[in-house]
Amino acid sequence: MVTYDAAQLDLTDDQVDRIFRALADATRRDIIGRTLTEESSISELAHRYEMSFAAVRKHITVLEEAQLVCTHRSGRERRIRGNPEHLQKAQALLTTYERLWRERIDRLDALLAED
Amino acid sequence: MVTYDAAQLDLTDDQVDRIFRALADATRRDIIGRTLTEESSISELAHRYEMSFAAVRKHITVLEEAQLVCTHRSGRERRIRGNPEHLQKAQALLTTYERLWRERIDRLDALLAED
DNA sequence: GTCATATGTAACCATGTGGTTTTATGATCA
DNA sequence: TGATCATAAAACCACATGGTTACATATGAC
Repeated sequence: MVTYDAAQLDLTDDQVDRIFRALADATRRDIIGRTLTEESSISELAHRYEMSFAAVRKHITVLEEAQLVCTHRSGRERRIRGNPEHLQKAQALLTTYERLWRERIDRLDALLAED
Repeated sequence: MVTYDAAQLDLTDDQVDRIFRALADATRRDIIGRTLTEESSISELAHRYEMSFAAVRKHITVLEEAQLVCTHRSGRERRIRGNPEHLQKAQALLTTYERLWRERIDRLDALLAED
């Protein structure tokens, strides 16, 4: 595929899939928001949500694979931190659509101007 | 949930889930791109992809439910058209994260300035 | 060393997803 | 009217997802 999307951003379709997939869950979006403003451990995060540690761990794995968060172990903890770069790539993708849309408007305007 | 997200955009978590979920598939992103620049029928779209009409129809249903495209019947066809408004909402959500991130930077800067 | 805490990981389960094929319905055109 | 084309909708399938519980392993505190 790679027609309207990732071309400009050196992201494969697969990577783009993973990014949007990861964003498609409220808990994961919340984790992104929190770790973007403040680094956090898994269990700190797990306390905030009504689900098991294991469930939160899985969400973090999904976010890691989408590169929307970075993690590193520090002692017995794993610290999680939001990764703004990859978020900006997602944003840039949506901007691509906006550009397409504007081009369409411009073409319609041009057509109208001809008459 | 609705903490870091939808609050500003009168979208429920569920709606946001649907939007990002719908964006998490290359075929669907391609359909958005095409129908944003040019209205199209389902079978016109189906010719472009190596999958059945039924599969494409399902993708369009997903996009409709996320309100990323609008559809209307015209004779025996169903015309599909990209919906830029909802795409912009998705974009606005990502902008929210950027704002959070910038606030964090500002806070860190402030801390450094204190010392 | 012992114990508590944080994490990792596996097995399991219900449900959702992305595809298929098949069959039915509806609209257009000759 | 009949043939054809666009769509709709259902049944089915393999696999992914989002959760669980249970158990193993690491690390820090004492």
